[in-house]
Amino acid sequence: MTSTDPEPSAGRPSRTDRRKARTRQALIDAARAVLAERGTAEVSIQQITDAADVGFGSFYNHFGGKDELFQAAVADVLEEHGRLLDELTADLDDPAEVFAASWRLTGRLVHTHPQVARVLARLGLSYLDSDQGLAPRALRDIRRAVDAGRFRIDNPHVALAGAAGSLLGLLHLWLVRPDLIDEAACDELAEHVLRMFGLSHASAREIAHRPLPGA
Amino acid sequence: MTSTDPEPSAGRPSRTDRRKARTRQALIDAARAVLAERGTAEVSIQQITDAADVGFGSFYNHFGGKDELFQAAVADVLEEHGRLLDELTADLDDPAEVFAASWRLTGRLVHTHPQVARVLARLGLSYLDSDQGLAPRALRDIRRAVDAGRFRIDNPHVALAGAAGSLLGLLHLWLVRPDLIDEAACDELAEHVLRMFGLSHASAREIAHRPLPGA
DNA sequence: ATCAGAACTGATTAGATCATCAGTTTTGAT
DNA sequence: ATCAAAACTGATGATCTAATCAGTTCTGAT
Repeated sequence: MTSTDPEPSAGRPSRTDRRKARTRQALIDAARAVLAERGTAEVSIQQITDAADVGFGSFYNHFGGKDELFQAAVADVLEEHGRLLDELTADLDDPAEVFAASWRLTGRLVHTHPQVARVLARLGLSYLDSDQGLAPRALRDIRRAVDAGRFRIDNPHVALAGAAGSLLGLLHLWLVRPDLIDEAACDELAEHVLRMFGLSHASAREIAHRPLPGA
Repeated sequence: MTSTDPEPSAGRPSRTDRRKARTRQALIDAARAVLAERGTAEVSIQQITDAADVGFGSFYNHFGGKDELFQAAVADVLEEHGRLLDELTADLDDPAEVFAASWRLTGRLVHTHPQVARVLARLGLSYLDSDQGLAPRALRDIRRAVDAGRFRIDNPHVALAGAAGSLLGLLHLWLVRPDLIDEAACDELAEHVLRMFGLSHASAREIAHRPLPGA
């Protein structure tokens, strides 16, 4: 009655594999929590394994050292958020709106997932030229909007740097001074970014204030 | 012949004071060099005092710990650059140009002072709401441009977050991928920022391409 | 039920860093 | 020239951290 495992020998991931994956994910989750609140150097591996409720020695079954763990943790955070954005914007037709909605939703992280917001605000700039996570998705969306004739920019990389930088600046300020920023201010900046990308004044305002998917 | 000290007892800073200041500045300079290349945690106090050619124990005559030193070093960097910007833009009449020129000159740091650029790219976001350094000067310039009717924005803080974030994103990308960015791309982004602040398309383009003071 | 392999565990060891402090050098006054 | 105060110096000991490894527990197959 209690045993509901459907894979005795057919399915690939065995119980052992699942246990290993669970331990690894516990460590990554603990690292994500640390990333959100402190710097990576201020925390010992011991503290991480304690927080993950994992034996100290087990750490080295999964990661070569602290750096490797935090790299995996950041990748985990960004990939998770990137997949969410892809899902939420899948139904939008206007590529300019896809970009704007992704931008605004990422700003909303300050309220919906403060931990993710903090990780992003702290380390986001370092991943501007990464080949995984958010940067390649954002570049893809920008290029689509350019190809569709919605954005008018010379260099997608410069555009991304500007848009991503603005967003991270907003996140930083929002986290530090919640009294200065709110959703309206976030949308206002999104509006400015659209304008930066060549949209008309009116069109930028309209798109940046459309209802957000999944809201 | 060789002795040219003009203050035997009249002037305030004695030789002792000057020696102390020199030692302190040597430590700060070493910290600035470290800040530009590595993280603060990856370097021991011993390495810093060696680089500064100062005895290890002397460190504690000036700073309570590593954090205090790096705080002073960052303040030193930002204050120096802020003063330089104030000097260079003192003769400009249009407050929008003052802001644009400061923004572009700070981007140029990648070539003129790569070390400062690296410090800024790494830590700039953390100083968005500082009451000294660059943030208060930038806010001052933004407010002046608003008062003069040149900028049209609702919230100076949001505007600063956007403009500063864009700049730091550009700096980051420029430092990591020098092949993607150049002075022209920098000016292009400055143009977009001006547009973000409410300037007309043509006016933004013109101002962002004026010759820079001190060039 | 028994067994071999895989993953987990935490006490131990080796290495590094920090703050202290007793002694030395420099400075400015007599 | 001599002296007291201030700044500098680096060896020392206490503290902390990372990585190892011998032993234990869990898993899947016979």
